[in-house]
Amino acid sequence: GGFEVRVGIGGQVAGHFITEGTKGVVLGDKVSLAVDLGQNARAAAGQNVVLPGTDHAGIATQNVVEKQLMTEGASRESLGRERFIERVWQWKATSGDTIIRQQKRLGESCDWDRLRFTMDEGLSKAVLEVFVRLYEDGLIYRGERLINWCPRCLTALSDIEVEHEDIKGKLYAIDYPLEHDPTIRLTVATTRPETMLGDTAVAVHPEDSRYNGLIGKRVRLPLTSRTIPIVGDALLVDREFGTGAVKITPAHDFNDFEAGERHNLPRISIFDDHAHMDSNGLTEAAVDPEIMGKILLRPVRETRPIIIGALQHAGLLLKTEDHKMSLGKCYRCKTVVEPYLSPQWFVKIKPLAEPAIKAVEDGRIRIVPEGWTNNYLGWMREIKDWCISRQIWWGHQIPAWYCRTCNGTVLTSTKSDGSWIIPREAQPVVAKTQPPLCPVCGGKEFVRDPDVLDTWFSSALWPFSTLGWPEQTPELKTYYPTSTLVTGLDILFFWVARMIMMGLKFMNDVPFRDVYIHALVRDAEGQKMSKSKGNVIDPLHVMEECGTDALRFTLASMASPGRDIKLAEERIEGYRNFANKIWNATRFSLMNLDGPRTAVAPAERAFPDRWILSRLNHTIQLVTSELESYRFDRAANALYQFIWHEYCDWYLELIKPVLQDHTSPDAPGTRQTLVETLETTMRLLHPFMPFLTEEIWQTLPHQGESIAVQRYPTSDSAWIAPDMEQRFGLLEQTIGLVRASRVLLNYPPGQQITFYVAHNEPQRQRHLEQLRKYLAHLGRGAVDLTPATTWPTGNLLRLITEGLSVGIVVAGDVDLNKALDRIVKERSEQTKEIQRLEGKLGNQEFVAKAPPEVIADHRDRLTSLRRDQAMLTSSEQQLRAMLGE
RNA sequence: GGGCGGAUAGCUCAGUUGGGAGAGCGCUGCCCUUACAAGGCAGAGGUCACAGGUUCGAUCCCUGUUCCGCCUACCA
Repeated sequence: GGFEVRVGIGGQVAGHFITEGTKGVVLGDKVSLAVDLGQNARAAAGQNVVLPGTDHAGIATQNVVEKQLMTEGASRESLGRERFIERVWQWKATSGDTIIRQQKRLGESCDWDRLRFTMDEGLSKAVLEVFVRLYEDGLIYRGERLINWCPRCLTALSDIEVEHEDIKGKLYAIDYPLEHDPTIRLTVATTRPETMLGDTAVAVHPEDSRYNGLIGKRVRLPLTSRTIPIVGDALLVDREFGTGAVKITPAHDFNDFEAGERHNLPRISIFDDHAHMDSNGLTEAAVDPEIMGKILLRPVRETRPIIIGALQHAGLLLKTEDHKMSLGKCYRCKTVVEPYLSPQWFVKIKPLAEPAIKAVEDGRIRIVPEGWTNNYLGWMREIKDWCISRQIWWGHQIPAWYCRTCNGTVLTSTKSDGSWIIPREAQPVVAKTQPPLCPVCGGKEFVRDPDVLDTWFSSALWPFSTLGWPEQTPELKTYYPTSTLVTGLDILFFWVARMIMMGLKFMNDVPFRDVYIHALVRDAEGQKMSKSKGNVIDPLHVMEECGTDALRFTLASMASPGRDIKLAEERIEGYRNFANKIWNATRFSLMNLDGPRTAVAPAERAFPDRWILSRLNHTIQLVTSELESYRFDRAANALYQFIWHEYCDWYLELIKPVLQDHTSPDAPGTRQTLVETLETTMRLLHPFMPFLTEEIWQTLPHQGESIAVQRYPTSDSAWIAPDMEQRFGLLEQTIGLVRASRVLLNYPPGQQITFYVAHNEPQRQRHLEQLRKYLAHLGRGAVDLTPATTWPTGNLLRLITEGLSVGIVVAGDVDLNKALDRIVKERSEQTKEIQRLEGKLGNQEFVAKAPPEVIADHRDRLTSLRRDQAMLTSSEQQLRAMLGE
């Protein structure tokens, strides 16, 4: 029933925060839960939450430790796995880690022992369970595929770990002579000529009449003694591009790898894991000895000019041209990434993706804003098997063992540190713990797979692993599935999609109902802010300058869907001023709370009270509905508008006379309204400005310990008063004209004046009479409400709008030209509008086809404008007379 | 190359069933009026990117163009 659990990362869940132990704070009937993926969550209440999740920050820490070891003349291998990981923990807990730095700055500590426990025991349990079950279902396999490989870190990289950089490259056209007739040459185009040594075929389009006669024939591969076949491949070859012929290098290009599988081509890997020219590979490729001697063991990048030179020498390099392309680089060391053939672990993803696609299609999971749904579906439908192994040491080691007896011929041990090289042929035994005996041969000696899992693998289990799964805990029962996941688009696929897949697979239910994709905060150049790029605006700094609440409110107010946030300092300052305004309004209220307060029925209260209650009720409805549709920007703006421009600008001004007059019969009711509306507004604002509202709420008369656990305000129909809002509109209009007149006549705001007010409509005229004391107070003067016909004709400035006339006595010798200019300008604008409306209403087609209510509205406006203009004209004539014109 | 989004006031951006163009900051003028100068009041400022189309009527719907951003694939 009434539980709502909101989960977010980075502590950025609007208005909701966390405390330790309870895994959530009860907000009325809602439960909020915010957890940081990297154990970096800071509760808004100043507490830390440590839940078992995957420690992405640990990867960066690991890199630091590796560098340290290098300077000490050591390496992770010389240290050994256990001592290396121990050292990473030490580093995290003492100095280098960003988490600990922040926490030290905030004067807090982190429970590292508990963190270690959850990392080692809590999460590992779930990871092992999932890995083994997926393996038993045939959904995890060990295979040889191309992966993005960093030749410096010597590890596989996921898509998110590769950074792309646009470069100007070259496109080389190379001639491959036909085997049966070397005078005929097939020209292929490539951006990576050095990989041609590993070609195992050339592809042409099967329907390309230029070449399709050659399919099945063979070409001589230049610089080698091999011949390779010509195949027809409609997927790989674009007839329009280049020469229409493509070389296929299955071991060094992703597309070529797939083409190679389609045509059963051999894969020749010509470089090693350091991206150096490999002797085995070059031998297998049958490279000419002369070339071999020049390139053996050299880095790939250095071999390109050598190969180009050799091809040129042989007269086979047809041409080179400039070509735009982009280069993948390792996110850690910025080394150019190579597609590299190596044994890795994969998750067969299609069977997991299909239910996850269906869950979104049939609405069990809703993506907000829904524009991203197609992105999700498109990505999921074209998903490729997921490489989950990483050749690093920080993380969950893959639970696979190799029997030394069975794999004796293929396992090799490197001498220095005793670690093992495990080729693709090796047969693993997958189990949660090392098996006592080999199921095949009964052998007792095993080598464990040295790879660890991609951090996203354990992250994918987050919705249930954090709740104690695979045990059937009460927490799991209560909190799975959650209601809403709040996250950024950048990890929709890496994290969200995988949580959905794993949730459906292991819990038989979606992990959450709504996925709210929030805007990304970008810097001034529109770049994504990220820790690794270092272009992050330090939130702690901004918080010191403008306050935490101002920052939070800014982010909420800018969170328009489908648009990224370019964080501007000025905007935050604007909301700092807003926070200041609220403080001052509170100060005013507290100064005026002395004296009795009586809670009479809203309808019995004074006009300002009834009006502000009605507006507050309206704001509650608006904010609530906007929050429910995830429009945090609109909700924030509604609050800003209400608090500043209705509550402060008008309500507090309206009630000053009553509060200052201790004999006023309205005072007890107004004091009650004042505190009631402020308290309610604070609760309404609390999700957006938690600190300030808590502080203020504590100083107001209240019940309960904290504003955080009070009910969120709900609409109260007794507060609704449309007639009071209508009267307020009249008051606002009148005061507006009075103030404008003051400026035109250069009357200082404090100077008492006499002004006349009249309205064409009798009902409005009666309202004016009821508003008399408020008009006098806000207009700062004596009000005369006699009909306009009885007003003095001389020495009076009259302004008119919508049937309302305001006249101000012109005293002494003031310059009336400013006033005249204003009236003339206003009249000309009115004339333009009248002409526009007359034109439309004179248009037969408009009258015939437009909806009746639009026509009626136009007619009303025209009538009103004509009436105003008549009065304005008379006012202008009077003014000219006074000027002696 | 494909996909998606954006182009509205000097700046940052709202504007959801097509009918009078908005906010915040900045700017101008006047005010230290006992909650607030991080403030109050008044005001200036826009051919809603460009060109067509649909419609009685387009910032809004459709098509095309230009520029910008993001995602994705890197076509050899």
